[in-house]
Amino acid sequence: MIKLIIIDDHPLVADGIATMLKDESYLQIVASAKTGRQGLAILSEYPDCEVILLDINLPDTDGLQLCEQIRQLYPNLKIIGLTSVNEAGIISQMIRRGANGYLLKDMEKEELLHAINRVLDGHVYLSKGANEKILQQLRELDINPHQVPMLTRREKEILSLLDQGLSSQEIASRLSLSIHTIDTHRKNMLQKLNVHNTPALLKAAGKLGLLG
Amino acid sequence: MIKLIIIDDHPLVADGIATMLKDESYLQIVASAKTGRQGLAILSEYPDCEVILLDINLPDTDGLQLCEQIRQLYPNLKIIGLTSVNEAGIISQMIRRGANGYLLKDMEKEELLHAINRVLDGHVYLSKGANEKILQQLRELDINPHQVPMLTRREKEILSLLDQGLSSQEIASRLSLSIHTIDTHRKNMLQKLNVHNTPALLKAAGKLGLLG
DNA sequence: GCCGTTATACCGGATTTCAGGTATTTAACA
DNA sequence: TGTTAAATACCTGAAATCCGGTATAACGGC
Repeated sequence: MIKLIIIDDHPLVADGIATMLKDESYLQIVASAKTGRQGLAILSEYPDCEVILLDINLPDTDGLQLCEQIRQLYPNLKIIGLTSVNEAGIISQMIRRGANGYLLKDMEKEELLHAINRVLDGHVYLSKGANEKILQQLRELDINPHQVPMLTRREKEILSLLDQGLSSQEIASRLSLSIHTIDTHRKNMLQKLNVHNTPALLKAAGKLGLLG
Repeated sequence: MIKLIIIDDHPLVADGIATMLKDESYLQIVASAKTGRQGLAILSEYPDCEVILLDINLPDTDGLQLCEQIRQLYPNLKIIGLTSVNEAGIISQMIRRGANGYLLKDMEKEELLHAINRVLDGHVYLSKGANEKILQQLRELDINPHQVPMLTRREKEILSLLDQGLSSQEIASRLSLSIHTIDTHRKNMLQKLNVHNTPALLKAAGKLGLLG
């Protein structure tokens, strides 16, 4: 008997998944939570749980952070992320943060069962079509799929401030740095993401999941 | 007996709503569709349908456009939008395009029933908390809630090109206009939305639903 | 026919960004 | 301990944006 936990704030989704799985006698949903906090509490109650279905768009916590947190606390737990959007950025971020799989909420019963079995066997399961979607988005940005550009900590920090509408000068003041430094970082990011102005930089970064 | 139609690509959601309504004898779900195309077909089959629950994040069509289209075809039909995100832009756009109501997918049964009754009575029903969320977002942008700035057709066109990462010069070439004209439009938009650079303009416009 | 709005175009000047560099210090790491 | 990556800072010059104007033709509504 394999124990499952669902963390999703939408009762519709939680109920729907329960319905999908009720005929599978080898699977058992032991508990479900509506918030990140609640989810962590439940996890500690069921240490023998093997699979968790984790909604990424949670109300209280950032689902991606929560994913990372759970991975650290329970290294052997299989985490399957649930989202309603199919975007390269979110998918790659989730895998990077320790998820074993990724499902869109419009999945069919068969796909859900298949995903659970795959991750239990140690594979990474990506939602039907997710692979193609990722590659297509990377192509649109003219980026080599084999080396998605990584931004450094400082670059991300500056990117986020740019995203808040600040100018180089304002960021420099905020971080007590020279404006030259900010400009250099911005320039490097433009080059990494292959764009030529700040709006395009922010948009591309968003798509790749380098923001937020 | 009031007839309902559901357009939502997530079987979970469609099933969940059906479950919520199954005890209400005065409501009847006559059909459901998974795509925009399919939805229009079904609507033409049931001209006496009174309420439609419409997912905004559809796979094939833009849900907002579809909403507008349905409103034109069936002026008396009550349209309730369904989304999983609670953002001022999307909400205001939906209402602008003819929706009678707006529900988050994490609603409870009571809220769903209440919303249906309200729109049948001719009211506009906004999801619990949607109002506060809208006002808060407008406050963040320092915009008077009583006069959300409208952009002209031309301004929107230029905004969309800016969003694609084009410079003023590139837009001018694309539209066969003087760069001065583009700059003037951009300047006017900056003023209308109360921001001081293009990234912030794009972000604010996105939040207000003036983009896309 | 008048009036407001939209779209168009231009000016000047200050500021910022963009695109090439170079260079030093710090941190990580094998 | 050497090597690499990251973070810092500066230079120059071209290009673009931002901000204050003004102005005119076109269009629509009342």
